Amino acid sequence: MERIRNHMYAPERQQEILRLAQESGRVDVLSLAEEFQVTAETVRRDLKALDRAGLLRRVHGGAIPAGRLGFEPDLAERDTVAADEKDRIAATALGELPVDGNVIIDAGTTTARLAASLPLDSALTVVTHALPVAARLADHPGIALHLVGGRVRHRTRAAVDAWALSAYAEINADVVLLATNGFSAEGGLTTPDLAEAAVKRAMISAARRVVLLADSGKFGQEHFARFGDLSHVDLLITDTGLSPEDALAIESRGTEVVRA
Amino acid sequence: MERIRNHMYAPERQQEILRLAQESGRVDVLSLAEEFQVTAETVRRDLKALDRAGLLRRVHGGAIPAGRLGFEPDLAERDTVAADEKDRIAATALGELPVDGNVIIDAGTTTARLAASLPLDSALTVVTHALPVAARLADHPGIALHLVGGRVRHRTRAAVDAWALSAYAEINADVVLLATNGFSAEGGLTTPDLAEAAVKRAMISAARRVVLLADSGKFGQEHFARFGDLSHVDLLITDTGLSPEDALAIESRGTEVVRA
DNA sequence: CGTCCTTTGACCGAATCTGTTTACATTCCA
DNA sequence: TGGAATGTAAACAGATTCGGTCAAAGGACG
Repeated sequence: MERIRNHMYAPERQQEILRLAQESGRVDVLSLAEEFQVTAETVRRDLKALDRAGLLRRVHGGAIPAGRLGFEPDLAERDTVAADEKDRIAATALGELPVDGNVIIDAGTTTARLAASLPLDSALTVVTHALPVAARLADHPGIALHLVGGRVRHRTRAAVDAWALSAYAEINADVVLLATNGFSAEGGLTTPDLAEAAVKRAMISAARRVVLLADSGKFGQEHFARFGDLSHVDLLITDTGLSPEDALAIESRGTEVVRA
Repeated sequence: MERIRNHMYAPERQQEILRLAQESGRVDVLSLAEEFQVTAETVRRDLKALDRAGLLRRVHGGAIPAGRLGFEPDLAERDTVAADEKDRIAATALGELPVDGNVIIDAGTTTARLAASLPLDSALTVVTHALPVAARLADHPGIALHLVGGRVRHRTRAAVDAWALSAYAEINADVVLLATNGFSAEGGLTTPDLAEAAVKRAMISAARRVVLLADSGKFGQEHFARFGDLSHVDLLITDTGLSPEDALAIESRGTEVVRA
């Protein structure tokens, strides 16, 4: 880690604290004071300001990122699984976006990363039912964001059910960036939740081109709810963990495969 | 002061300051004054101009290139205005929530703070079109969150337009926690944006009881779009900055007033 | 040449930031 | 139960910085 400067402006320090918090899931007052060479009081003031701005949540001894509280290790944990692969997949998927069109973005850690890394000069219309994706794009100046409503599932922070289904039924998008929990040639595309599966089906129907983002760890997995087949997918972006043979097998069925 | 060989005009100097800031990520007043052989006051004027133009973000002691700070200045900044009053208003509003019913929560810094301070043992059904509110409630274990979709306005991070209107038209809630940019006996309830005003009207229609959360700084203000009258409001929660006379005048028209 | 106007410097009270101190709440252990 | 240990909150102090006003300097222009 880079050694700290002898002096940082308060907003810089707060920004860095926020980054650390989101990265590690938790920060504590004393470590931050040591890290930035300021007193604990100053750190507390920073945390208070960030808390007031709604970006962090203050807890005894430190703070945790707003959104996730202690009782949901899922999201924080999953976000570190195959992180490199997901970053490469997200970067590759950026190239599949139209320069000036409509994109539907599914819920998922990979798609959330992609949303966060959209270049500032992008000019897209984005539709999503995923809160983490929406939160990252809401202040992106070039993007027209349309939020799909519905009942919000705690686990994935994505909207499902009637409102979501009817919203997707109303639109036609150039491309959908889809995520899945499992995929295979025989098992198709599967996810643990029926309601989410229904939304994914609606997304597929609403887009002319279907791009699936899935790291190789998902290959061969089958979950409870099936929402489609690989034949519905125009392009699969995965990582090199998928063997060339498996990739070929998939491509022989008409789905283009990119191993990032 | 003796003439310096390379005298610069103000626009040139500002251009150079901007370049330096973008190059090194930060500039400070004193160094710039030294660098350009002018007084710190002049540098401050330059930074002020650049800040107003949106090219730089002014901080205590210097400036940072715009965009380098991830979080929206709007949100962080506005949130410090009348922060104490808003905290008290939010705390008071907590007492107005049903123990086990349906609540609509409007967009706004006060309502966002209320959402963040909902006790963990709450068991409510919450409907909102505000991303900041949704983000705070998405992982609250006791709350069933329903997201209202629509086009997302950058400034407020709230959904508006057709999807939002039709969603609110479908529901009946026990109470709506409403926010506003301006309120007065004659001017009614006003906000700068027509689309947001339409959503607010829909929210009012969808709830049996209307609770307005507004700090006293909003009193007497009138903005472009009017979305209702104080007569639509069952309860106004504000702070002690509202004079008792004004409070009485409002109460005489049938709206209960609480000055937190 | 005089006048207007912009830019800059200088001054001073107000505001901000940070550190220090003190008081207080909570947890944990003897 | 008492009392460290830890973390928090509030009040104060010192230093720095900010913002507004006023006046001087230097061009632009009739």
